[in-house]
Amino acid sequence: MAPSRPLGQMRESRRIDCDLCGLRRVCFPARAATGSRRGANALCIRRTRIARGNALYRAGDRIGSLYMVRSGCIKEIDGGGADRDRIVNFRLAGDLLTVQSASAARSRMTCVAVETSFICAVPWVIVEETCAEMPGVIVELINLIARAGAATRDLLTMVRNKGAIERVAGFLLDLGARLRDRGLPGKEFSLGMSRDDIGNYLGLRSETVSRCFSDLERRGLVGVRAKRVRILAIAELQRLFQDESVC
Amino acid sequence: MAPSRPLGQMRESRRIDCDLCGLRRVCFPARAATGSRRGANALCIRRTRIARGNALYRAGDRIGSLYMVRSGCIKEIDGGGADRDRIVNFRLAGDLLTVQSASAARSRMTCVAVETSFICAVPWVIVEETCAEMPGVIVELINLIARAGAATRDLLTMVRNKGAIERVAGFLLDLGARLRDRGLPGKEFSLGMSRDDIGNYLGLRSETVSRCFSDLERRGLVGVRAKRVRILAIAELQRLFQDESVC
DNA sequence: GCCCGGAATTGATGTAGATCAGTTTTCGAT
DNA sequence: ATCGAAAACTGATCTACATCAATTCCGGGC
Repeated sequence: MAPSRPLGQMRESRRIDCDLCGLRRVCFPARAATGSRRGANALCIRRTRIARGNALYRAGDRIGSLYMVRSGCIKEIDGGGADRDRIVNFRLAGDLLTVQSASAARSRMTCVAVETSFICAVPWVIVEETCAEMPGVIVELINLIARAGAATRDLLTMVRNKGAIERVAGFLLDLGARLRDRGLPGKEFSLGMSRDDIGNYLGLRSETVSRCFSDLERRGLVGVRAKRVRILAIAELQRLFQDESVC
Repeated sequence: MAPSRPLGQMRESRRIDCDLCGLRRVCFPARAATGSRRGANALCIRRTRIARGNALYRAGDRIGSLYMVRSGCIKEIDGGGADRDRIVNFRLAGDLLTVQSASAARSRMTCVAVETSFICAVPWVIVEETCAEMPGVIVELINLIARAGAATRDLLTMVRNKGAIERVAGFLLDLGARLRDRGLPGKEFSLGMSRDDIGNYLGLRSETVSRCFSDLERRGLVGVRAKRVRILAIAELQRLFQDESVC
């Protein structure tokens, strides 16, 4: 911490050099910066630290940037974060936060760090500029946004069609696969979020999530001790998840 | 029907002139065409007729275009259209069909006409070209896609948080508002889709949808006779919908 | 180590909506 | 108008999950 920086600051934001970033290849902001007129130096990109429990932005805030998770985990809540509001996504390193509009409009979502996280931001004006200069970038960006849409549809399908245990199985499988994609162990990981958060996300009460964990453990499909999860029988878990408990 | 056209054809597709189209102002394809190098004549845009019950495309088909509903109603089903698959959207005139990728990738969705509909298509290559020539168009396109994402999140919220009667109330309010936006009567309209389709969309069984309609009628909030719906007390209906039946 | 508070688990009970079954309405074909 | 099949409605029961209510567990501070 530089001594010149004010103390007690909840967020710190600094300019970064994408060329030195390990996520360079999967990161849209890095590519946008590389193509930008301002050069690969990417002075327009800022990286922000968000401590556990704090918000990157809240419903109603004006946001004029595209955001990407550099590390950690962010929960996106549709609404101001009241009890009745619901989590629509857990974003991990490399994920774009939900694109709500390509301009400095007010956010409908609140983004809270589940664990201490770093976020990169690219202002929309830079994105536009980049797309104009590199025609291929627009396709990539639209594909990224479309993929995020598919994730929401998957969650919708899960919530509408599946019973409690299938949802919890699906949640663990999804999280494991995504961690694996990021080079982390996908069969043994720790849940940053509470049972309440998981229930909120899956449309279940935390008690039901607990019961499902216990049940999955009893069946020998996973090992769960507090936040620590181990997937023991991935094939069985997948079979359970596929089960068409169509209401 | 031109006599030279083969008979028994399920879809007919013809080139159209966007300059003559009444939806010109709200229509993204029209704007894309106007900006395109190929000129306002929009020879690249094709309009297709889909008869009730037929599909524009099915899961697995390669689609290389952006689609917009010119008239009618299209149900978008996530999956191949099997019983277990679920409707994620009813698209009306002026709506874009879900953007799944900005390239000729295979579709995950099946799009079926609820009533005879006309669809306009713009190939992605034209969209790209247009964005390169008119920098502002990319912003509009991303905004349209983001708005579609918000609609899916709304449905997700409804399905996770609300009871059966709130969902049905929300469905009627949403449909009415969208028809109103299109210059049609928003308080008295006819449901193109079956109770089964509505239940599938809302995550309820058709019997429950029926019971909710009857209940809303008994309470004097709407009049329902078969496919015909009349909204009688919109404020009350909205109050009911807002009710936080948070599970 | 010990204590404390919040999170997680487990159990008992209640209820919304699914499921099954039967009746009525609607609508297209003749 | 008449008929027949499919869709819509209504009623009776069943069940998965919510809700309420105790414990028990875990992690941080001393």
